[in-house]
Amino acid sequence: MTAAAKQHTESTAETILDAASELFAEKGYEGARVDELAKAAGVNKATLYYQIGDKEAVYHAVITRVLTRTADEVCAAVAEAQGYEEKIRHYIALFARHTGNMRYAAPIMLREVASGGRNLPESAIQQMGRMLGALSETLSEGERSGLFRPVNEFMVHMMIVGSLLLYASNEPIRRRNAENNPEIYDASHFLSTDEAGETIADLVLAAISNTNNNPN
Amino acid sequence: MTAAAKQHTESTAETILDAASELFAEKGYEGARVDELAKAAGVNKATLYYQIGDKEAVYHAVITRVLTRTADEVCAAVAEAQGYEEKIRHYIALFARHTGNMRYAAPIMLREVASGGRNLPESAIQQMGRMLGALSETLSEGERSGLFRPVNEFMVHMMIVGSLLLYASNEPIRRRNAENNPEIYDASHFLSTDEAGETIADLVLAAISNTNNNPN
DNA sequence: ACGATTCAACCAAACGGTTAAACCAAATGG
DNA sequence: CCATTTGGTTTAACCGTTTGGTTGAATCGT
Repeated sequence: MTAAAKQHTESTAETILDAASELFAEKGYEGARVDELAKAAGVNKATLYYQIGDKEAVYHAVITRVLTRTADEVCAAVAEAQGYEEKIRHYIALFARHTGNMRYAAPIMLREVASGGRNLPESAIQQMGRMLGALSETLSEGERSGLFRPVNEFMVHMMIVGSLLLYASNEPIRRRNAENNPEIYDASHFLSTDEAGETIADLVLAAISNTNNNPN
Repeated sequence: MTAAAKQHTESTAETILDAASELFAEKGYEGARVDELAKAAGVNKATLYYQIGDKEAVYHAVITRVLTRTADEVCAAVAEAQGYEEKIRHYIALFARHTGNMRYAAPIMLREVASGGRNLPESAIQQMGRMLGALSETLSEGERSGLFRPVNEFMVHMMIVGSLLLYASNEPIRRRNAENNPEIYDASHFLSTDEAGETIADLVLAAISNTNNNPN
């Protein structure tokens, strides 16, 4: 679907946000030029200002949208799942799929964290809180049921989110490394989005499971 | 120690790199201005060009230095430690301490990953490879000895590095969240650098340990 | 025809980079 | 013992380009 064709099914504003998401992911806020944003969206610069606003407004819209979408999908998946282990698996699987398939999501989040959340509107922080809350609740209830052992829930969150964001954003570096050093090329470095999610889920569940399966 | 006082014990070039590390961590490559770099180092802009080179050269020097230092310390700690579990603990502890205490390290690494390693010189990638190699070796040998179970070693690396980089860079957002929502303030979100390392080490070891402690 | 939208051209400010002159401690030499 | 030179280093002022943002006219859909 070309940018021009998109305009027939998508509002101009959304076309702009789609293009902006990719550009901000690739170059960051300061690295992306407003002229580039307009060109990537197939739109005149003044149109961008008319439709959305200045560069910062575009960025805020992009980051709020990506965080809301991610939190929505992850929280919905957790709510649907039956059983605490299944909820954890779904949490991880959806986060992995979302950050892995929408390729701009992970770099944008990583950059935002790196900058101390300087451009994060409060609404975006609340979305992150929603995800953390869903995980914490599952961990707490699973612990109460004897399935999980007591753990620092925030740190478990860091493990899940950190590993998946890093893995998703990592890909160009892994590729480059494999090309430059084909002799140490390792297929285990190139899992698909879903495989990566499953692998992390296995590790996380092993980390939090109560090894004493018959609590007295 | 003021920037002026530093110049008596440190070369001008190193003073510049110290200031540049913090500024690049805070604002990223494109976000940091050459005028700011010079001002932060307490040095004239032309001095910066004379001592190191253009903006890109400063950045390359910064990133190579931080990655080399990190890899050196982490690999040395692993080499010194006795036993596979101890090696894993040291690996994580040193990485946590390094990224947590040198506060610019984590944001710089995260940003570089987010940008696909576009500015990573080959030498910097090799430093990352050194760390991954040290971990992989420990995991493989620990598995052969029956202490660890078979795991995707690269993904374990992602978990360790991802969680600690995220946690270290996260701090401003956590702070802000705690201030805006004091009612849900949670002390478990504010572990010290060393505590964070220990917590992650416990989780990782639980994840990779062979639960069948008496292999037949 | 009319408001909504898009456009090319434009602008001031900010930016990365350069330059010629000034500075300063250590060597030189009378 | 002091004046002068020398080489590395620092400086303020400057330059051409790029940047985010604006504007009035043209175009489009209805």
